[in-house]
This record gives sequence, structure tokens and C-alpha cells, in this order.
Amino acid sequence: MPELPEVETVVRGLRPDVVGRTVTGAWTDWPRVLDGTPLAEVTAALKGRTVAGLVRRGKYIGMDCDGCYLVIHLRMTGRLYMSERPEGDDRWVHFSLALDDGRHMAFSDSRKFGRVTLCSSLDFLEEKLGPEPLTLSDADFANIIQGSSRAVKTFILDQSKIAGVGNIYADESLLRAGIHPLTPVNKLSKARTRKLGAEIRRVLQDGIDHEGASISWYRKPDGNKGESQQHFLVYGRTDLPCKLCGTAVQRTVVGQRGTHFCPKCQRL
DNA sequence: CGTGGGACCTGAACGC
DNA sequence: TGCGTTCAGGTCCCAC
Repeated sequence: MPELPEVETVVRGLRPDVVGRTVTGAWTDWPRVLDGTPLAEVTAALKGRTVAGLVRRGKYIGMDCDGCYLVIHLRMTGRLYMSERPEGDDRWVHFSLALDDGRHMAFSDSRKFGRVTLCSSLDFLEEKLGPEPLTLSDADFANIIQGSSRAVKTFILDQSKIAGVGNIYADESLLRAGIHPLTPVNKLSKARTRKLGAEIRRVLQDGIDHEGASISWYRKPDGNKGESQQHFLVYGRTDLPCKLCGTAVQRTVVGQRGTHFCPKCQRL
């Protein structure tokens, strides 16, 4: 599911409901979601602590619990929302955090890929993640990208290079930049590199403005769908006309990810 | 260093 | 209706 725009939308939607609240307990029906930490340990660490902030870094969500952190990754089908009940409002809730207003922050995840991790700081995210794309300058983007011979799509999906771009927004930004997904990064001119950086920022910001893409599982914390999927130009449009030029969109596989591109707008 | 395959999981969509 | 296959917004680990 969630790429940067979806995660950002979740964080913004949840913030007013959790920041300032005190944790009173935690619940799970599938302990593996806690990534090896026993529920009792999570509960003991968080109980009585006040939520000082909720932040996004790449596709990760960090809940600052005033001295320790709960780091949440939604992976493919994770959702977060407030519920009146610990077990949440759907059959796929596997973790929830009880707050002092009697409500629960529920983590629902049908595929069980998502994780909720207790940790003492967010430093490990800084070690593994590249910079945030939305605030990345042209010069810094050019610096990051130089030298690599990898396919450009594989490169921009690498979270250690740039944090937050996923399969949808990779395809969308490459179309808008007019770059074939298999183009080796070191074959991109300065101008096209700059264009790609600009289009990545643009598709991610548009995605946030449309509150994320609800293709299948993703929902905003209020339960409603995002609108971003209504604005895709190539993603999921195999055999349909490219929204820029009308040519039939093709589907291929790049780095084991389904990849949509326009053979006319994006020549190798 | 880089890539390909598989693992982790479940549900939806589609073909027969 | 039911069964089998394929695909899915992500990441990690291992072999080559």
C-alpha cells in the first residue's frame, strides 16, 4: 500500500487524536506484528507515557512516546484508525494502543506484513534511509544519483537512496519525466536528472494533496478513500491510452515490480 | 556492487 | 459453485 503520500495522510489524520494523549495499554491477537518484542514489554514501556508527536520518515511512522518510540510500517495493506474497541472495527486488526480518552489506535493489516516496533530512538531510520524527496534540492538529487549504472526505476525505489518513493509514484514520475524505467541512471543527462527530481517531488506532493491512492486496501484514518488514484497517468493502465499522448500503456517487470510505461513518451 | 529468486501473508479478480 | 492461478502500494535475506 502506502507510499509516502499515503503514510503522510495517515500521520496528518491521526495526529489530532493521539498527540497529547497518555497511553493506558496495548493489545494484540498476533504477536508477530510486534517484531519480536513481547506484548508485555511493549505495554510496560509505554503505559503512562504521553504521546509527544507523530512523525513520518520515508514510509515509516514514528510515534514519540516521550522517551521511547513506536515505529510503524504499513507495508502493503496496513491501516491505522481510531476505534472505540481494542480489537478495532474490522477482522484484520492485529494490534491496538489504548489511550486515556478510552479510544484505541487500531492497526489493521490483512496481509500481516506490517510491523509495530518498540525502540529507544529513531536513529536507525536515519542510518538506513536516504533523504526526504520533497525537500531535496536539484543539486542533492544529482549528487545522489551520479555514478550508478542501475535501472532508474530500481534506483528511485531504493529507500537507502531516496526515502518514500514506491511503485506507483515511481511509474508516475518516470512517465512525467519522459524517462524509460530501464534507463541506466548514469545515462541520464543533467537536464533529465533535474526533470526527474522535479517530477518525483510533484507526483508525491500531488499524492498528498489528493490524500493518497485507494486502489485496494488503503484508507484514510477517517475510513474514507483517498483520491490520488483518479489522477494516475500510467499506473495500472495496461493497454489503456497513456493520458499524455494516447498510446497504449505497456506493462513489464523491472526489479520484480510490475511496471507501467508509455512506449512513446518513454523511449529507451 | 548488483540482480534474481524466494519468503513473509491474505484477499480479490479472473479463467475454466 | 468451486478450484486453480495470478497479482498486489514493501522489505529482507540469500545465492550467484
